[in-house]
Amino acid sequence: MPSPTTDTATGPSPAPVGRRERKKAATRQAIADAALRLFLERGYDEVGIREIADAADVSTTTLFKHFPVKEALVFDEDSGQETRLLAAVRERPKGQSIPAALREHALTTRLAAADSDAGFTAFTNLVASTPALRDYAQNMWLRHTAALAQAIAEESGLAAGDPICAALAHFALEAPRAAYAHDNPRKAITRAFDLLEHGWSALT
Amino acid sequence: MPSPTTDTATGPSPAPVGRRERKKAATRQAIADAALRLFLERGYDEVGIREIADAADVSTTTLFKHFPVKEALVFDEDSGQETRLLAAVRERPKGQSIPAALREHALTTRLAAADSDAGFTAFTNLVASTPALRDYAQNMWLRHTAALAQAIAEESGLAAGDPICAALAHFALEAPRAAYAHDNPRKAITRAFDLLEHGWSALT
DNA sequence: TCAATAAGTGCAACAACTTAATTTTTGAAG
DNA sequence: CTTCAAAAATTAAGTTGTTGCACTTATTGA
Repeated sequence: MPSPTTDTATGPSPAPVGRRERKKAATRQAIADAALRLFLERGYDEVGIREIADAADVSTTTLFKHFPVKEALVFDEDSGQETRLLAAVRERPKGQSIPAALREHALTTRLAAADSDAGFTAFTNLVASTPALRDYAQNMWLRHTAALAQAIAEESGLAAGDPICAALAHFALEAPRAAYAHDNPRKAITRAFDLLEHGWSALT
Repeated sequence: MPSPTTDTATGPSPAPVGRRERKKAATRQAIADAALRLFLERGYDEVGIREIADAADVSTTTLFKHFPVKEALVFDEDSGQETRLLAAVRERPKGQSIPAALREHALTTRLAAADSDAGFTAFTNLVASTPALRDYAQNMWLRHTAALAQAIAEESGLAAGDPICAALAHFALEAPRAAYAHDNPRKAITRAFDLLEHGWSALT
C-alpha cells in the first residue's frame, strides 16, 4: 500500500536532475496532491477529473499525460514502491537471505510510511470504502506479487514458475498488511518474517 | 471460468416460470449472445455498447438493465456458476466430505463445459488477451473464493476467518484451471482433489 | 376488467478518456 | 545571445461507457 504523502526527504526516489524533469515532477506532484486532497474531502466518486485539473491548474489532457486512469491518481507513487521493493531483493547485501532483505524493507520503508503519516488511516479508509479503488488496489497487489515472485526466482536460481517463489512473495506482501492490525506492528512483522526465513532456508 | 454458450439443456438453472420472466431471460440471452459473437469476431475493445444493443435489437438502456457493466456481458452466466458452486458444497449428500463434493462439481460441471464447448478456447483467448477482461475475471475469481471460503467455514463449523477454509477454497478453484494444461484433465483433477481430501481430513 | 407493476424505449446528458493540431518552455549548439 | 528541435502543456473536438428521466407497452393478480 503506497503512502499518499509528498516525498520530502532525499529518499531512494530517483532525484530529478535537470530543471525540465524537476518541473515535470512538480506538475505531477501538484496534480496528485490536489487529487488526494479533494478525494479525502469529498469522496472519490464525487470529484471529477476536470475539477482536479482545475485545482492543480493544468488541463485535463496534461493530467492524463501523467496518470493513465483516474484510479492512478490515488496510487501515485505505486510504481516507485514496486521498484524499491524489487531493488530491496536484487541489491541486498552479499550474504543476506531473501526473506531477511524483505523483512528489512518491510520494517524500514513500509512501517515508516505507515506510522509517520498521520493521514494514512484516512487514505486506507478511502480505498476500502470505494469499490473502484478496492478493485484497482487488488489487481495492483497481484501484479506486485507476480513481479516479486519473478525476482525471487531469478535471485534464488529456482524455476520461474516454482510455487515456493509465489508463496514467499505472497506472504512477504501480506505480512505487513496483517501487522497493522496488531498492537505492536514492528514485532509482528519481525516474527512473521522469522517464520518465513526458517521455512525458506529449509526448502532451498 | 464460465462457459460462454447458451443454456439449452434443462440444467440446474432456475427455469423461468411466467411468460414475463421467460421473455426477460430471452432478451438477456439475446444480448449476451450478440455481444459474445461480436467480441469474438472483432475483439472486445472494437465493439461498442450501442452496436451490441443494435445487434440484439434493444436500447442501450435495456442492455444496462440486464448487465451492470460492459465486462459483465462476457461473463454472462457467472453468477449462476457461483450459485451452483456454493450449492454443491451446501447441498452435498450426507456423509460426503467437502473436498469430495468440490471434486464432483469440478468433474461434472466445469470439465463438461470445457471440453463439450468448441468455442471454449476462443473464449479463453479473448479474456486472456484483453486487459480489462483479465482484471475483471481476476476480481471475480477472488470474490468466488471468498464466497466459497465462507460457505466452507459454515459447513465445517470452523471459524469464519480460518485460513484453512480460504486455502481449500483457493485450491479447489485453482485445480481445474491448472488441469486444463494437463493432457488428461480428468485424471489431474481427481488426483489434485485426492491430495486436498487427505490434507483436509487430517486437519479437521 | 382494471390497476399495479415490471420491462422496455428514446433521448439527452455526464464523466472518463482520446486524438490532433497548436503553442509554450526548455536545453543546448552555434 | 540567438536559434532551434524536442518535450511539455494547451485547446478543442471527439468517442465511449454509463445514467437519469419521462414515457409506452405488456403481464399479472385481484
